[in-house]
Amino acid sequence: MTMIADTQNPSLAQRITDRGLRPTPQREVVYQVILAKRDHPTAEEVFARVKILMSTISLATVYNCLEALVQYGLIKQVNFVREPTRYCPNLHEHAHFHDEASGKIHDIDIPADLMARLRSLLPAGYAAVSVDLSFRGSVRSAPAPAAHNN
Amino acid sequence: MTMIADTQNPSLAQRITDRGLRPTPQREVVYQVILAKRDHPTAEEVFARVKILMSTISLATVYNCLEALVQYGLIKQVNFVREPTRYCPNLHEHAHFHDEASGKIHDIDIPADLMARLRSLLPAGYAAVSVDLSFRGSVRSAPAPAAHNN
DNA sequence: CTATATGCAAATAGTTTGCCTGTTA
DNA sequence: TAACAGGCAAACTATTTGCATATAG
Repeated sequence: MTMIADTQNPSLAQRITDRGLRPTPQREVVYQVILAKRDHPTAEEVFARVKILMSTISLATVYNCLEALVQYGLIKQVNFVREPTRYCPNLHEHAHFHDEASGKIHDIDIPADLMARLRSLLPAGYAAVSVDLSFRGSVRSAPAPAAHNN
Repeated sequence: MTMIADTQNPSLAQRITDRGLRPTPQREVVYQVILAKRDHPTAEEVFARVKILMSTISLATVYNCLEALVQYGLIKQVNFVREPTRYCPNLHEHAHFHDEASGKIHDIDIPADLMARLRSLLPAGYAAVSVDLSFRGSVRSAPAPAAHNN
């Protein structure tokens, strides 16, 4: 049984195993396409990219793989109001900027001390498993005239 | 046609008008139920509460009203990964804590200077219309601090 | 009056589930 | 070989839309 997935970088399977998740060709290829591009694809986009490498994979399996990878800390999920869930290979604590004009998502680095300060705002007894910080707005590529937003 | 909504606090219609939104009995009653409880209901929950006051209202209208109220800055919307959109009467800039055990959402106050510092982390040219900060985790049931629940 | 909102039902998007087969450790 | 993952289609949930009627300014 020779599958394309079998020819992948073995470190992917290793990283999956290291996290305690059973490696399957489907999980490896889903993980691979998410790592390959440093963007924030939706499940459908992951499915499209994965199908090129493994034409037999189903969308439901992509969803299952994504969920497993998220659950075992190999990728993160991001979501924005009225947008499908997106997946992110960047495990480093960071924020997201959602550019409404282009639909693109940009990673924003947040200094660790500031993240710590955010967590410190929680009342006693509140234990945060995760902090989600996202911005929504627009990016202007060049110096623009005075703001005229409403 | 006499409707319960007609007997509402006229300031609701006034506040809607003040924002430049046409006041309708449906919008008023949706706005009313969101203000009545300082929690974070989903559209379905709003629908259930509104139906008590106006049995003829439809779910689609509730969605339309919620969208209009959000768009005109009368309420805010919050969302969490794989959760339906929730609506929030608290217009003050604040964060949310999603308690995974209870499903409840608690408002967390964030000092204005910290919010400003978060915005200042954006690269030049990035204009944030909104900042969304949310925590996910658990709350140890101890003497409850002053935070809004659900 | 005229633009816009409502109500209903049907459509859609995103995601999950059931069931049976295949694969992994 | 026992537990778990995949494939497919159907189910499901949240939300949006089309269209005829009603209503607000």
